[in-house]
Amino acid sequence: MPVTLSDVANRARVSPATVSRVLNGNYPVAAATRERVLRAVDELDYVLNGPASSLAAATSDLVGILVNDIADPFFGIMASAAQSEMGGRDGALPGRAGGEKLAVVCNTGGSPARELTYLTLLQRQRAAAVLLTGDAVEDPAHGAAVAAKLARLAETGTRVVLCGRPPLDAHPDAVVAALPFDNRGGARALTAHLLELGHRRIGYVAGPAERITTRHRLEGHRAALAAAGADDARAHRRLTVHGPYDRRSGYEAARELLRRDPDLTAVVAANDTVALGVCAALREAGLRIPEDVSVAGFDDLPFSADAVPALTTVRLPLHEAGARAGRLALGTEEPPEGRVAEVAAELVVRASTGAPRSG
Amino acid sequence: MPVTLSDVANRARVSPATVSRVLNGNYPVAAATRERVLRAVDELDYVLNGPASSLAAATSDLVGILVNDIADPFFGIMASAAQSEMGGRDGALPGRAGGEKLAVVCNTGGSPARELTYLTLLQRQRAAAVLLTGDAVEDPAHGAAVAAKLARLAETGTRVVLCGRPPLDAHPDAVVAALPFDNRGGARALTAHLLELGHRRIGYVAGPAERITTRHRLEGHRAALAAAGADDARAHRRLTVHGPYDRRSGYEAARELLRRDPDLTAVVAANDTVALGVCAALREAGLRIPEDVSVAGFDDLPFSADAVPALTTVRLPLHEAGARAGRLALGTEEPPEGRVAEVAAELVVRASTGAPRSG
DNA sequence: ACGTCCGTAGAAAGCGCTTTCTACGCTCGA
DNA sequence: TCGAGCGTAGAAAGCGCTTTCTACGGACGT
Repeated sequence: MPVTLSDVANRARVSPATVSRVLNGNYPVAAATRERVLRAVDELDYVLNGPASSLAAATSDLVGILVNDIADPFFGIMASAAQSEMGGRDGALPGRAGGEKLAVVCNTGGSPARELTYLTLLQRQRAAAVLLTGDAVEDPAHGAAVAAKLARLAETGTRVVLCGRPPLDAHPDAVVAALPFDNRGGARALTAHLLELGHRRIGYVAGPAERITTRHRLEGHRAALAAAGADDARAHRRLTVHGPYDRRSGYEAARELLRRDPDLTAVVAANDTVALGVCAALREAGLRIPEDVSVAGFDDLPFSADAVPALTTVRLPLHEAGARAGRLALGTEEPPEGRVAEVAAELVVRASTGAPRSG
Repeated sequence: MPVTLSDVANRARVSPATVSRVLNGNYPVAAATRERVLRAVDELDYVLNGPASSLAAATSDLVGILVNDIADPFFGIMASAAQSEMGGRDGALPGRAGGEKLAVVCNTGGSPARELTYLTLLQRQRAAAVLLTGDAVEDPAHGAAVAAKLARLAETGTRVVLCGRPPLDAHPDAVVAALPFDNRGGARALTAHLLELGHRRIGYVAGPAERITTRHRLEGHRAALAAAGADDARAHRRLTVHGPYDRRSGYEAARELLRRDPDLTAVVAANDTVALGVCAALREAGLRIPEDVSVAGFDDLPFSADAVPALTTVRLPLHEAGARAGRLALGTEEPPEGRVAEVAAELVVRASTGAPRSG
């Protein structure tokens, strides 16, 4: 019932081999023959059988993009940028001539187990490339498992790229390239900005405790405090609250921080979304931003500029990084020296931070 | 080099057929044998060859979710809900026993051509199901092309589900189920709310002109106006501006509307994101919300409740709809009567709308 | 005790492609 | 004029799995 290569071959009065070659465009075929084949393809409305093709060729045009939360624009922006590097020009080719890839995003929900599941599924499909984005869990066992999995993928020809995620401990060379974000530097600049304004009691709403990004941003924060001679471990612990990367977490954390220290003058949030929750809680407590309390986020997502007040944050060039990661995954761009290229983070000062009251 | 089914079979001292049966779990295998096979799988770290498996079985466990804009939470929420219905329990199975699907999201960027490309790619992969989400372009040619493509997919066993998109004109039975949103009703309720408050000069920032959702929301809007005897075609045209679904579009449209009618007392936006842009422009023009101008959005995305002021909008149960669509795609849930089930939209009144000044 | 079934496992035929390897003209250079 | 060499196309051997169809025992009924 379904149209096969041979059907096309028969109609074009050539051998299946020739049809295959026309479709894949990697072997000289006389123009007239090609024409004939293409017409037959068209007339029969033939669509290549992907599994058969992948089986015979031992590769596929599937590219997996793993994200922690597809509903979070942080990932959406990277994924979309990466994907647009791959989709190729508009228009559906019948063969896989154009280097077209089926770029496909997989939502792990931040679960290590699901991450592994997806990697296995992609391995099963003989994916051409895998792109892991964003934060990683800092669990040695899981880290090792992921690294091992990626190593096996690499062995069988899958190109592995890391975007916004630090290089692997275990099999660093399984990866084509890693583009980690400078979370430490960004966080440090952000807190330094607050310190300069005169803030000393700075609450910190950190991300999930076991995540590597959380740790890096926290380290940057503390580094800034230390540089200002303000890094008191006890106070630090008291003014740090952990939670997931969502609005609600920010809301609750802010209430908690207010409870612990009603006199804090600034709150730094794990990211912009969390910062919005923080703002909501502060406002509800009758505090003005930034007159009573300054608030800062991280990532500089599109909505941050529109928030009221506009959010001071740290810009991560998500689009650029995603696009580059996409090219790296495709092999369109040369990997950086040493396979690692840190992505710079840039402080963006807006209206949500100002000098403290008693400042 | 790579481990194959036969390797596992050899090691377990059974035939390849038996290994396959253990992995697929659809044929009785004695417990002891199964055990032996599973151990061999484990020891060899075997991963099924997806293409080979799909080729032989003539189906795959790939499920495609098409979205217009992956960086927009509107789609992210639906996709994530759908995907979580499919991923199955955590943990990677070596076979495809658990009915695990590789749910995968494809970003069309709203381009009809890319939509078709992805459908072809999924057809090529013999996808088990395809889920189209969100708005569709209202171009007869493209609509027909998509419908034809979906019909072919359906013929070869792919389950097609529409979520937030109206049923097909052309091959309505190619689709397992369609879950269109009640955009008309929602828009109508929203505008009715504004009219009740006393507004008469209501600006409308519509979505892209050629999209079906745009038309439906606009129709609801006009229906409400008509019901209040306020549907003047000339005024309507003057107070309606089209633009893409993004923040910037709202910003610019609001400035344009203000230029056209400095005395308008309310603005309805295509969706919440656009509404935020509208708010920014109004604020910049020195207008207070809602004292000077009321603003309303659509969709009720998570950030809308946190906006300042909190956004009056129309809630679409994106998560529920996405999850249901996911189940429908999997065949876990019975399709609704007539294959179409409209998803209700609910007016959510918050702080961004109030009585007009002169009201 | 013999024939029947049921439960379980193996043999083998593909699934629809890709890709060597081979073969067929031609055109050229000598 | 003949052989080398190039450009082009076909034959056929798989790729690694699924799935009939067949076969083998042992339990069971009579």
